[in-house]
Amino acid sequence: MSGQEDAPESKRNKALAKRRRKILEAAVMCFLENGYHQTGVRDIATRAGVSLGNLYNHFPSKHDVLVEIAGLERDELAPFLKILAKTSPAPKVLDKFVTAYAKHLAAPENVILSIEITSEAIRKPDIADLFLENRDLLTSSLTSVLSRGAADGDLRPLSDPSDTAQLILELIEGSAARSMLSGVPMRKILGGVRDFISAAVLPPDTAV
Amino acid sequence: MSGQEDAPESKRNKALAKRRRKILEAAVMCFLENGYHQTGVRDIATRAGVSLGNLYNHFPSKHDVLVEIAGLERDELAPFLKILAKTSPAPKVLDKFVTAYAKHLAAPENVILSIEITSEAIRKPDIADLFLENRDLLTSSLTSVLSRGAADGDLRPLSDPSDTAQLILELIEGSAARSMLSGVPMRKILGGVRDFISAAVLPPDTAV
DNA sequence: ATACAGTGAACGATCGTTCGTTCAAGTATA
DNA sequence: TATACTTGAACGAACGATCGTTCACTGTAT
Repeated sequence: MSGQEDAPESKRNKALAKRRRKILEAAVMCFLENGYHQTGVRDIATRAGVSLGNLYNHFPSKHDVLVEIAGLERDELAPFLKILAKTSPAPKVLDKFVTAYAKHLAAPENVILSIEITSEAIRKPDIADLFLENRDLLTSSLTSVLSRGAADGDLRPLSDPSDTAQLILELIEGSAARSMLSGVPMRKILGGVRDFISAAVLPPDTAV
Repeated sequence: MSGQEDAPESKRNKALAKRRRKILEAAVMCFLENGYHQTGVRDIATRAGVSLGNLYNHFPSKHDVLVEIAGLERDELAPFLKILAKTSPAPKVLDKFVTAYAKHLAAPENVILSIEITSEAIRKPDIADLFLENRDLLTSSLTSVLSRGAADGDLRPLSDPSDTAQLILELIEGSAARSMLSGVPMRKILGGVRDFISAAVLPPDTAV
């Protein structure tokens, strides 16, 4: 799906791919600094060291630049999927994941880009699809962990592990957003998040 | 703070206030439909049945229109603060609040406006302040309920009730956003949210 | 008569996109 | 290997539309 055709390893196409990446990087920087709608195509082109017209040789429209960026977000999730794939006891995996994902979102740029994409997704179905698709990668992996934990008796029996997975993600992401807006560092919030999640999913008789 | 000076009850000022309200209403509609940055000042003026120039007699800039709207959000919270002020057992109050707040956010317009304001708050400190100020109304009330519940033994002892309050709000708001983006109605999500929160804050020995 | 709500043309800037052109790399022909 | 031909990346001026804001003006209630 993301594998773009064949890639003839010519000197030309190599440079071409490099340009493309440069443009995308520049776009991300611009969107982070000024927001998607406040960023002009010229801003992106200038920052990428590329002419305005050339940018349109690489991307059919500004919208498509954002679509590509939203799609790229998928790659960022790999480390977390890896954690969730571990076979250690579910509570341990869960806690490792929560910590790692929260630390990832402690970087403002990751939160800002998320908000920027989310707010564009409201009115652009193709962006919403990508957003939900990426999110599904996390939820389905997390759901597996929760189900396994419940089966092993390591976690509270959950009426709908998939719903619970969603809620856990929302907790982390919401906390990250609040951390950024309020200026309270994620490090100060993380403990509370972990406790809250533990309390919610660990079996009732677990020592606190 | 929001109480604007004195209000001489003349026929003129009456009509004036009405115009202002009309403009704000129109702005809200526009922001909901097209987003803040995709909305032109002309769109607002036209929709409000007001001339472009006149809009600037009422508001010094487009930005200030959003500021006023963000401030107005405060009033929407009154019903929920009222619920949280009740003296019934904390778990009962909490559940009533969660349900009511979730139902409120089941209406897409409430979620969209929230996202729109949040994403503008990233780069506009005065909007961020208003946002956090409004949110503090909810968190502090909710914190009281949680503290009381913990003191009465109705709720699990919480190391930081204020943090927990934040997390509960984030759960509800995050769920609402997901509901809107994914198309899954809030009604299908609410049960899971209530269960999750209950598990997280009720004493460990409580029957499920 | 005075103050000011109300008006819409006009301003300069910027928007996303298109255009004709240039020129270097890739391919075919010799 | 040297040559002509083809392709499309790269460029920046230009397009029409729209942006937020200002301003000189009109109408009207006090």
